[in-house]
Amino acid sequence: MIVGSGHIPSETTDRLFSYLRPLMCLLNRGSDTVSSRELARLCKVNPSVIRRDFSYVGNLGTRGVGYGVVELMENIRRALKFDDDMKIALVGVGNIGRALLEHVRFGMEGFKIVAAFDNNPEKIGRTVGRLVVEDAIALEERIQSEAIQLVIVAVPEICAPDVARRVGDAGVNSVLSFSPCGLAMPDNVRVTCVDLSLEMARLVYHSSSRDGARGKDGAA
Amino acid sequence: MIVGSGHIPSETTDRLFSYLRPLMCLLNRGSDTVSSRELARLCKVNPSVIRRDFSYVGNLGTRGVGYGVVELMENIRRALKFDDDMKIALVGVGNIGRALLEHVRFGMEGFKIVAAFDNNPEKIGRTVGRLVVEDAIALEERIQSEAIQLVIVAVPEICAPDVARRVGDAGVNSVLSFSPCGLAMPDNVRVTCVDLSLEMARLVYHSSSRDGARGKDGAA
DNA sequence: TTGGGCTTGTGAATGTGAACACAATCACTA
DNA sequence: TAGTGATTGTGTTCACATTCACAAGCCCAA
Repeated sequence: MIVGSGHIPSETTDRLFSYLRPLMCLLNRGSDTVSSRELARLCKVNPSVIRRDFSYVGNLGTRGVGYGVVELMENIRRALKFDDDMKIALVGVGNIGRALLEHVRFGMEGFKIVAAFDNNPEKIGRTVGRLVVEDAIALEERIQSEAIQLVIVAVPEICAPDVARRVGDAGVNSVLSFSPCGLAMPDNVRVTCVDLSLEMARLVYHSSSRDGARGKDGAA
Repeated sequence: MIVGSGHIPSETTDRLFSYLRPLMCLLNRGSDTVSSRELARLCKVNPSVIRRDFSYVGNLGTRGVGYGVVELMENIRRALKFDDDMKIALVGVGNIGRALLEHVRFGMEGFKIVAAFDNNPEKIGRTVGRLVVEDAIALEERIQSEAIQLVIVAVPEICAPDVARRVGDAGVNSVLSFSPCGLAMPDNVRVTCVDLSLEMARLVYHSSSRDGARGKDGAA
């Protein structure tokens, strides 16, 4: 096994995430083992890719049989550091914020949104998903009392830099922003921007012109 | 220039999308030219990557000066086939659907959401973004009258396969689904699934552990 | 216990993209 | 017109990722 080398390629980690849901489905369906061939069909990748990816997270399979689903999921979650559950706060309970609170299934992701904030009096105090929306005034205080490690910013574009600055000053160094940045984001915090328009354009481009070419090994 | 070869690498097309917004910002700021160095700093990539990417979409730059912003955007949009504006319908006006209708800025993406459907009587007839929500019963008929080419499905997971089947039967062969598929999606339509939980997990993983290493050329 | 059928794990080959370095080219000035 | 400084465009090299192909190993049945 190659696992001892310690370094997992970035393409592999990206794929490891996408293996988790099919594995969960297989588990619910009662399968206790899965072959690289079967999982490859579900994930639309080459079986040898799967075998090599798994070789990075540990020696898990049984020749002639396949991989144990439970063991596999545990190893993937460990490789993706799902065990240390990161605490996350959300600022801005608009459409995107609500979508995250209501749609994202916890327990499978390795992180928890533990607080949600908004500055709209009509939203403060209401329950969305499993959380009660709090007043954004308390942001700094709550970041420290909850030991927040990452903040998701889903506020109108004009407010984003200000929120990011406040978050950075409160000691958080990672921000995930759904407002197109490029403008004056502060330096004391590492901002990852998600441009919804851009992502949609990419998806549309890929879903309208795509070729499902696969190699020999995957010609199932 | 390499443009004659006709083939643009997939990594390049993915990046081309992300150049558009910074370019738009530069245009609004009054810049008429931009150097690979400057754009690289905005996009956090290596300048030589940018120059090579641009060499695929045509010979656009001027040595000693940089790239013309307007000309550049036109060439990128042409390479990404933004000109033929694809017509898109949305099914399901929940949180995700609303976020798409209200957030995504049209005119920059190369596609248009021209119709939105839901089966909830309270939502039918209401205006979201720029569209009036229509009754999902009319889906097939409207797909044909509007010549829809792609359908975005943002309905509860349980309804997704049924909607996908109806869409496929109505003659659309591309579906973008925000419901985790894996289940019984029909064969007569090409489904691209977006698993919000998975994407969030990926983003959190990357935004919490990332190294901003860059080569010599980018040491601006 | 032997053999047959499967599946993994991985060396080697192939394919692909990024980084570098530099010649070619442009604008501008004197 | 020649010189200077800046920036592009790309040949080359390097690093990485994918695919192939097959030996090693497991299960099961006879």
